[in-house]
Amino acid sequence: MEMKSGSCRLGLWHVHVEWSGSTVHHVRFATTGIPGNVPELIRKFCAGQRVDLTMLDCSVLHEDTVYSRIYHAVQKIPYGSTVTYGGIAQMAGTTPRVVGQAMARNPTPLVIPCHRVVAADGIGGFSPSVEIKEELLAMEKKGLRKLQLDRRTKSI
DNA sequence: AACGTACACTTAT
DNA sequence: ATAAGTGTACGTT
Repeated sequence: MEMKSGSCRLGLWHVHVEWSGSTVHHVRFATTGIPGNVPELIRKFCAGQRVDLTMLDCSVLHEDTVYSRIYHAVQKIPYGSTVTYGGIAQMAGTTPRVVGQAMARNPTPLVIPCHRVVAADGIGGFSPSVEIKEELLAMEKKGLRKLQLDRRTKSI
């Protein structure tokens, strides 16, 4: 499968994506864009739509390592909600600091939603900038509100 | 509210 | 081999 790359906007940042087929190999945030486009799901997500990025695949999920277990647990966090480092640690059978390591080295943020992992007493960290994390969480909260509104009007 | 320390895993030396 | 670093948590002071 041919390796593709491209970027899209996310607020003030550009999201660089490398992928082939439905497998995402790398996601990173940058201040400038690159030529090429990104998978449709990621484009929609960055535009604030409530899409499920767990449809996408990435290689770190297929390893038999502690990090891989951590990433699986993180992927289960639903859109719009958060879990603490300690919470993920419990699920993956490890300790909070290891979760921090795994998040810091997450090769595919967004696809593995490390922005939904927060500290017990605050938002926690995010590279290259916690502002991105704040923006993502705000965006998802908004997406949830919209969903609840839709449900109310349709009385589901 | 500040301080120590236990936690366990990875990467670098 | 071994130490250092880590996007923490929790108990104690």
